[in-house]
Amino acid sequence: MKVTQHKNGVLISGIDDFDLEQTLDCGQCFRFWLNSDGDWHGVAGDRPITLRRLDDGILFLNITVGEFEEFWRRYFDLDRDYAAVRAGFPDHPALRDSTCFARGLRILRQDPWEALISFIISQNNNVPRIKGIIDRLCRGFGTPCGDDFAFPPPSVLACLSTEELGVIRCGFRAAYILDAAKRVCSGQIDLEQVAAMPIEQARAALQTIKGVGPKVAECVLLYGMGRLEAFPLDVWMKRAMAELFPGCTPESFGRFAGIAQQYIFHYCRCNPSCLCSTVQK
DNA sequence: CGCCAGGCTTCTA
DNA sequence: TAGAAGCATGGC
Repeated sequence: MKVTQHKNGVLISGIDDFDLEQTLDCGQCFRFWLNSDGDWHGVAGDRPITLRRLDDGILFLNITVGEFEEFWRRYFDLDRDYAAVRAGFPDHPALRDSTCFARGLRILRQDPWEALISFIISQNNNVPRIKGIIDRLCRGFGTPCGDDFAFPPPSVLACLSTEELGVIRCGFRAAYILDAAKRVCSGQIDLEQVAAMPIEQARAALQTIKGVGPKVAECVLLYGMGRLEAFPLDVWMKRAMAELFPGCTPESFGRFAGIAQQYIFHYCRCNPSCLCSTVQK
């Protein structure tokens, strides 16, 4: 991969397996939107970014090479060889189909706190509404950064009442968000510490937060803590495992099972006909 | 309008 | 201790 200063940003070229739509619209993050001009714009933590697909690579608009190196290289997991990850997967027809379809997908390294709140909000919810709620959360309680708003820190949310938080219209999840904020703010839960725990211990620690069960905990580990062995099992993945991977377990996919999970999830969401229609939770 | 949403908590047998 | 109901809200 080559990183060069471009006249209006930073251009990365010679990178395989990096598709903006597949990466930013595959259900792992909720703060990126496709502009009418084809650019992707979003915020990670308190850093806004606009991304553009060019013939010779991906352009990160209006940032310096320093900012790219300091933050965005890691955020987009650009030092990982995804072809090598795929080569390490077990040979399975449905997994081949999934990786072939979603080859340009990368797992973002999001902020643990942002991932925690985002996936608490995601429960029993749909993606457009999740994005709307998170947008209102940031506009209402985050500090401005350029034309955007930062994700509000635990200290800010911990002070709110459920009534005050109600303006984001997150429904019954308000109490869960406040519980998470209070426990992180007080230091009762240290997310950096959780990220470093053995995975079973990390799962248990996250699930002490109200509104965090097995699925949300797994999402926080995978998308917010860089734990690529984490394997979220939502209704889609449960169906995919039952119908496409009978007899397989998350462990069947190896140490990068979480990446396999994301290929499969995105493939099934975009091609629902690959699963039979019987929905069971 | 009715069904459902990247689930979880609480209630019930 | 498993299984189902209830949960706020709004996208489709």
